[in-house]
Amino acid sequence: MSGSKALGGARRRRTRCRRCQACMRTECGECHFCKDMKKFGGPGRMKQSCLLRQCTAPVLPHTAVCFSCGEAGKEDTVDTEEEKFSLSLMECTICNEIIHPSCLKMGKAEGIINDEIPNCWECPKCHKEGKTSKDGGDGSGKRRMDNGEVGRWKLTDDPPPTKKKPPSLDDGGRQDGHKRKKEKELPQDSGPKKKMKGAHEKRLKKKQKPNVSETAESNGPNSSTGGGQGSGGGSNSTQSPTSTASQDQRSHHREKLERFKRMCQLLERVRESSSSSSSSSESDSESDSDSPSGSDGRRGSEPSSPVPVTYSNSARERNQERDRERDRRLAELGFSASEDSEGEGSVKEEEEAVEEQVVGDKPRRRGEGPPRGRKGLTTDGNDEESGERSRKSTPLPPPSPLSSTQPPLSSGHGPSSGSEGFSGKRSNGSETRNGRTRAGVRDRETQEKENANNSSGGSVANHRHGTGKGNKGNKIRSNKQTGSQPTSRNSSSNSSGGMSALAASPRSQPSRMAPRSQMMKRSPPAVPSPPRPVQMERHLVRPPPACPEPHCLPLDNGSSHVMPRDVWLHVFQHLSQRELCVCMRVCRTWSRCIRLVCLRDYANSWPLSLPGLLELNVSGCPWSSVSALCQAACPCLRLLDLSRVEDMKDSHLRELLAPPADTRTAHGESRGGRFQNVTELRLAGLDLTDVTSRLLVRYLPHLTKLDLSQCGNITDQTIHTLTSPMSPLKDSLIHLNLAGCVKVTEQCLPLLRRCASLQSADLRSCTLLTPDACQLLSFPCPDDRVLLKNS
DNA sequence: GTTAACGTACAA
DNA sequence: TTGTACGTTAAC
Repeated sequence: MSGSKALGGARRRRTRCRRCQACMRTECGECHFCKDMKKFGGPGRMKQSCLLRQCTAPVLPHTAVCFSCGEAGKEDTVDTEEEKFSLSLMECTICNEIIHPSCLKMGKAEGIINDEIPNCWECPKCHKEGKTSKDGGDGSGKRRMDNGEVGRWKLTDDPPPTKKKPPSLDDGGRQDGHKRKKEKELPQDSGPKKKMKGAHEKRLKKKQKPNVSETAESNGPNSSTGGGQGSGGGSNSTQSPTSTASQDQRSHHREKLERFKRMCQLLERVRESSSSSSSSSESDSESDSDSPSGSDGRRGSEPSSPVPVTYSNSARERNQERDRERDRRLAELGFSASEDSEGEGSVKEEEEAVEEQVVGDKPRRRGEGPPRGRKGLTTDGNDEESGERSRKSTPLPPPSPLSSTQPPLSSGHGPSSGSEGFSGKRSNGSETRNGRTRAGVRDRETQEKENANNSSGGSVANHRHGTGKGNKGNKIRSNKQTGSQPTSRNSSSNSSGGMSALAASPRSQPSRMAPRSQMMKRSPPAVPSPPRPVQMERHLVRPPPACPEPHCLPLDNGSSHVMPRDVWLHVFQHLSQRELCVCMRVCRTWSRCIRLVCLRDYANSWPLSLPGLLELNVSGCPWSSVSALCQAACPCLRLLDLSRVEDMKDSHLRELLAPPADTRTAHGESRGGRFQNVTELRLAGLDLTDVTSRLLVRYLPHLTKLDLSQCGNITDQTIHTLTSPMSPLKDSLIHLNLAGCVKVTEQCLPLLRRCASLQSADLRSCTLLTPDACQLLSFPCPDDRVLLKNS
């Protein structure tokens, strides 16, 4: 294919970047694609990559060369951003031409760089001709998530090559495969309608492509722009057919981009949530380069200069206000508008603005805010940072993974609307994907599709819907979609993505699942795209019921199981996530039970809003995951188990317990913390210091049970703080576990006497205490307290 | 030549 | 509309 259409118009299949987190991952072995792989004992028919390994920054194949000069990318030979850009291969999402910006006679100034995807832009020519992704609106309608749940970002729309290879041995071996082949081959021409249709489509595609390439040729990359092809058709008034084809292609591309962007957003969210704490250490290879000043860095290299920007007058009214807000925020941050903005809020807004902008001399990046100078041509990992920053600055509530299951929560989130916006725009067009045409009914269809895709498909795919295209669509839809999306999404997520819901969370998945990938940096996802659950597993995880869980588990025969709920919970706590997932299928009761248990291992997939949650156990989880709780709302939480949370420090605990900034008083923080109603806190095995005790006194005034066992850095100071006259805990504490606190001395014993309600104190393994003291001391009655005193 | 997996057709 | 199958491409 590359051969025939290699000229510009040919779309090249992108390949893994091999650097993003997703690429660096190993196959999960659990997703249905993994299960299909031969290595995991599957038939190997699906030939899809692991859901957790969806590359977030697919790159051009190594064989890609400049349409004009025939050479590969040479960005490595220069140092400056500008030069790198000029010598790198850029693929136009509209005409598909791959070219060195420096080979464009037309000047690269008006190219629109797509930050989300490496080496991706809308070439100057296409842009000049008005072939922005916006107009692409069409084909979108038809797009559907390839591969079902996993919407992949694929650039190749090329029709399958004409010649078909004989079935591979493997395939041949499989009857199914045979079947399929036979069906296809035989009926190709005379087969059922569908097949006919398919064939027809293929033919159309073939035809189109040639045209496209021809156009391109005619225009000639050298002709100054190279951009010609797809757009070329459009540019020529005589080429209506071609233009249609090109539009289709464009739209298709856009769809892909959108998907990709969405995915990026999702991932970013996930990462954001997970990285909300300082501890999040992961950084992609790309992100590594990012410095706290990611965006800054870019700016540094390329000072943003406010550039006159031309905005399209399109449907912005709706979002005007938000745009203004965004601009204002950017201004506050000292940005004219740029990638940073992307990281922020709503992708839609930004995208819209971006679309029509014409940045002075340099190519603009898609998704950049309205007035912004061009920033570094390359996208560095900064995005992550900027993304976070933006988040912070953005009032948007963090999407909650659960939100998907909870319409109210998820409803109307910018993200969702944003993504849809995309489709909306595209929907304008009446194109189809793969040659299938659909009536212009698009808008709605497109939206629905997108929604559906987002929700069900997947997770990853969703991520990919990003800013890029979304820009366009955004305008159109926000509200509508917002409304509708939740529904479809919810349903899908519910039915197919339990875990995904969790994963999605931070809608950060926001979903916060995998740490953001490098890609993300490229396009700091703007505001959170609608939280799209990553379809990792099909276990539905709904928020716990508001009503208290029954103490016993009811059996079918009406009786209660001999094991009380607490025992079950305890058992579940010792199961792996996979096991929990299996158990959740057993029955609703177990499912409810398990929901109260921390689903370990799914980093970045914590539920953010659990209004009815009473107990939460995240013991042993990495702080990068637990940090998601910093955005959680669990007003009913009574028990919080943070034992042995990896990498958890005092600062993290503060971050976790401190109330949200907006609830703080003028003097600082409000008295009650985020988990102020917690009565039992387990901090066993954490690397905490005495600073923690002050946090507890301050933010957890109702603690009755406190487990500080195995906290080796705790000293008498902690006991002093907890039992000080100013501490509300001196009256509330009933059980205190200091076992293994090797720095605690006997001097703490008299301090414990200050606790009027203290009934037991576990001081075992406190090596500085006398043997007598190092026992489980209980105080069922005042007399026992004396015991402690004596010991 | 082998493996991974992208992109799309098409069955369900 | 969703999920599966598979031709084909890209990397090794």
